[in-house]
Amino acid sequence: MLDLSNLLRQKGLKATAERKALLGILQQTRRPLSIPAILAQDRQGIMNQATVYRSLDVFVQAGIARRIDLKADFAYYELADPQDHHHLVCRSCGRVEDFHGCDFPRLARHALARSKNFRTIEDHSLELFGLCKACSN
Amino acid sequence: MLDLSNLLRQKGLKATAERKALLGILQQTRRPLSIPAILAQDRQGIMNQATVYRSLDVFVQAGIARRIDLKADFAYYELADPQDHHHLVCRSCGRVEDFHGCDFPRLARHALARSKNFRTIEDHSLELFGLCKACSN
DNA sequence: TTGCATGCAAATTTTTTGCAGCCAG
DNA sequence: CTGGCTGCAAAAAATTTGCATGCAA
Repeated sequence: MLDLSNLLRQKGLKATAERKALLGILQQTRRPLSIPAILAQDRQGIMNQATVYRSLDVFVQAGIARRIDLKADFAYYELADPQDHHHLVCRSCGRVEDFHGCDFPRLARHALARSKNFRTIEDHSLELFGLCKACSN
Repeated sequence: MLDLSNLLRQKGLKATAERKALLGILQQTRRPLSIPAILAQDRQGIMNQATVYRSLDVFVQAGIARRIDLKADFAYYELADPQDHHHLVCRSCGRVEDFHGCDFPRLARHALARSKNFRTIEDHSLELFGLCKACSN
């Protein structure tokens, strides 16, 4: 509990019960979550939907969370991982698996070297879509 | 005009005036376009907004177009390119530049080799976010 | 002719916002 | 205390849908 509070305060954010609950859910789940999924996990009903939207925005700004596009109906959010990772997504059942090794530094260098107009690249999104073994029989 | 009609018919789609207009706009612009931007380019008002949404869905299903997430307010669409490419996006002004060389086959092989649960990867999204030279002074 | 495609407008879905009250620092 | 945070409910923004009509094949 303390570490969640400290994480928030380090970023200059108030450590409210709602934000700690949200962080806790993201931390325990370790998978991209939609807002409805987050609210469903909040069994004690601590968080209001508007608070979840606002807090996730704040978290993304602060670098605590990442917004991920899984080509689904909702926006998905995940705790920011110091070790860069991405996702394999099953087009059929929606299963998500982590994927490491996109070699972002090399990618960014490569892209900047070829670009006339860009000076910096700080962020990137990368998701892979296919079929999991259960769905490809 | 004929080639647009044929492209559509080859995919089993009816070659309506609306779809040809939409394809034409995508083809001429060669940049990711939001629905409002597409409607704005349709100066003769051929297309209804609902038609644009529906046609783009159909195009994506047919592999003619791709949907792209630029972390902006709208979904963006672009003609599918036989030569795989992605985008550099300026976080400040929204400028978009193409980026080639993500080496998807290698990426997919790499990911599949490390995955326990996935059998195939057919699709991927990759965008890079940074600052263009005009915005980083 | 026939079924896919479209227009129109309403509905749905997802996300944002205004404002009054609350609480962490 | 006090400014940032939250709840509530309404609004806005983005996208989808029903149904009657239209048109490509």
